[in-house]
Amino acid sequence: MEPSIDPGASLKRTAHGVAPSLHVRLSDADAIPFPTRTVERGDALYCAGEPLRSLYTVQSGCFKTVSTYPGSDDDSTLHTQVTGFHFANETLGLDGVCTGRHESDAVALEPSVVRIMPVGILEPLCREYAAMQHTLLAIMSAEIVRASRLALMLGTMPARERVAAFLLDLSERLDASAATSGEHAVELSLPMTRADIGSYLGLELETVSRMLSKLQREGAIGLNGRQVRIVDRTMLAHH
Amino acid sequence: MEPSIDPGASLKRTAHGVAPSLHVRLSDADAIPFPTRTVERGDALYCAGEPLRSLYTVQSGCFKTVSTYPGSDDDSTLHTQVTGFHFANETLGLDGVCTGRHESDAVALEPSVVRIMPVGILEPLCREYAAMQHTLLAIMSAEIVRASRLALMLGTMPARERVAAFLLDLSERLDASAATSGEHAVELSLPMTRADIGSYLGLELETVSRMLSKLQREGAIGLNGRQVRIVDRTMLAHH
DNA sequence: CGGTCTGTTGATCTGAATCAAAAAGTGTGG
DNA sequence: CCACACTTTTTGATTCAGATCAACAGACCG
Repeated sequence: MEPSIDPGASLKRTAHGVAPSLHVRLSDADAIPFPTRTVERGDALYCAGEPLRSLYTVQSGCFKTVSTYPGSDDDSTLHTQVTGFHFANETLGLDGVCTGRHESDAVALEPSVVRIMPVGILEPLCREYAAMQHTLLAIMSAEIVRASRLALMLGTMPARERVAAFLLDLSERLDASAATSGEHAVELSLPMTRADIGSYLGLELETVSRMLSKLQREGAIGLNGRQVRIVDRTMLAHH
Repeated sequence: MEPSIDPGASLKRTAHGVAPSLHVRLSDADAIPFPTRTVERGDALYCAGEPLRSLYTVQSGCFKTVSTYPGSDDDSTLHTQVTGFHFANETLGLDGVCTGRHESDAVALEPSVVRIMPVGILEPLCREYAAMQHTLLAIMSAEIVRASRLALMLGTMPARERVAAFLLDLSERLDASAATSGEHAVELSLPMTRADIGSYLGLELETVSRMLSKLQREGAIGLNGRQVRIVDRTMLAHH
């Protein structure tokens, strides 16, 4: 039986979001029952340097990917940054395809489950099924766009805008999992710390905290620890 | 006759460079004579929003890719940044695969020639030839890494380090075209303006100019307009 | 309960942006 | 070939957004 492939149809585009979210299933889990793996909060799904064995699709939970830049060869001038957050239906490990080794660490922010797709199986499968090949290329391309958008954000936007854009992006990506039909999620519960957000946005954690407080004071959001309510979307988007 | 495919063998890895360069030929030009196109300095190879018709491999010359972030829907809060420079043997247009439309502008920095690979041909070809498929995936993955490295740089490094890393990256990527066997290029002639560099590095053009002057004063580089000589590689890399 | 991790807010400092001006290139047409 | 306009680059003076330093308040946990 031919596995049913779910191609570009479900590839959700976010025209204005910071990162286009990827609600794509590489293949129907029922047709090809890939194994799954559970990762505890704080544990690494994989680490930079490890040989690339599989790609992973998040089934539940949330991950951050952490990249390290070796400033000098030996000494302490090395830079580290969170380069992505990954929620349900998003794919992990794509950056390792070029070198055959993972280029970043993937750490679970909460207890999570991933579906494991061995890389050895992936390429032959894509050669067989055109739709699957197309979807994989689309996912990788979207990841390029996502990373470029992040660079654009870090290179051009002031702190307040970065935080606002971050919240808007999250709310767009979480609405699928929150099953809120039609519109975007309004109530977010952030799984990451202020330090994680800051690292991702190229800001210090104090600045993130300050900007969140300011957005609350201005009436754009409601804030209670890691619970965020989007009150005025327009206020977040503009300015 | 089967086109000879040049797979990962020539995929050049730069372990420490800002961006891994891509000296990969998707296919042997002699076997499949893809058409070429000449682009004058300042002209666009493609623009954001245009339907994706082909991917391009730079044969000679140099391009910058410019991304725009629609801050607000209508008004003037839109951000623009140079998100990449592309030299000989590097591939352009990959960011458009996900949406079917180009996500950035590609502008020639000098008179340039590209090889045109229609997207319609590409996917079937990759289904036919495993090595070609593998190479395409590797190229896209490398592009993800490149963009993430840029984000890391913009998020974590001070101005001086960004400029130094930029020069080191350039010297690594240009040595292939400069045919300097063994080591990296020492004499660079930058095809882009200070403003382009600044946009790429998330700095103002004045800051780029200042940092270049400072690096010269410190004896790390020799500077004469757009001619740069790498004098002390270690000094650039460390600190 | 003390201890560690997280988040908020305040005070101060600084690296890079901004404003400003002049010098050095680059190209054009007379 | 030169004069002119225009773009690019350099350098200086000033300002400011965000980093850094510091203190405290909850939250969570063994």
